[in-house]
Amino acid sequence: MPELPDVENLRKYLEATALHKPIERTVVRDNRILENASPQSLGRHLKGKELQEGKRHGKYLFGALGNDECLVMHFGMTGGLMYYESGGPPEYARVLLNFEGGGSLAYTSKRILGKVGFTDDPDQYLEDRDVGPDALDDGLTMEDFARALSGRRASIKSALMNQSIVAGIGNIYSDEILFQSRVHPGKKARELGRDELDEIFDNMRDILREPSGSGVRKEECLHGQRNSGAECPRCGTPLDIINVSGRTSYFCPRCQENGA
DNA sequence: CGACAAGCCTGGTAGC
DNA sequence: TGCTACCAGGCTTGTC
Repeated sequence: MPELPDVENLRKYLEATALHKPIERTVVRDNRILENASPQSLGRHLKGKELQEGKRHGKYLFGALGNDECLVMHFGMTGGLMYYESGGPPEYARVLLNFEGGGSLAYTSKRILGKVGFTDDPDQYLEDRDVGPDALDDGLTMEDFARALSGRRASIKSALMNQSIVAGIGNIYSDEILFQSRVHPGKKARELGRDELDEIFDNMRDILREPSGSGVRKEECLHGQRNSGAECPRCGTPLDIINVSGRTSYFCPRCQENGA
């Protein structure tokens, strides 16, 4: 699940439960989740340190330890965090941070598609992975956005999910953004008009800030409509389900008819 | 049992 | 021809 708004919730969760507690021991319960470290080296990097802040960039969560050192977490499709003080680790816990004086933070991942690692230079870490600007970065302008999409042969849906163009959007939210913008997911990015780009940019900001239809348009969100037989919340037309660059895409063939 | 699932990465190649 | 950007496939395991 974790896309930008979900990772933002995990960031808040980390800050609410796990800050300023010395890490006594790090337990890696499945080595496959580690990205660039052995269990020993990760444990050595974390031992005695305290999480001081959670920082999010796109779908990455950095647990800042001071001096730019960070625990890096990526959640894949099925990752999460769970803080617990008794009763043992939750199901699918892959890495545990055991704090001095009790309490543990578990990184969970059902399918082991995420990653846990360590860096002493988060900016470099992101650059190495070609991660673009965070979709909610105040410094990201409409001009930047339009420039990044110009000339792209790929569909707009695929471009929105491309983390090197804008970081944080996955399958669910790309569908929502395009639904709100009334743009067909298969339309080529380079063929979008200025008005459509404006609409997509504004909706991207609104939706990622105010996720899950919690805002004003609650009745007109695609959210929760991902099942066969679902209808457009605006006009009642049965939603179309197509595959766009390997991902299942829901859209309204009437509201988003401009097209591929 | 096979198909599928909200993540990313890789390899081969279409297209400029 | 060469380089980029794009897509399909793979990873993994639980669910329908």
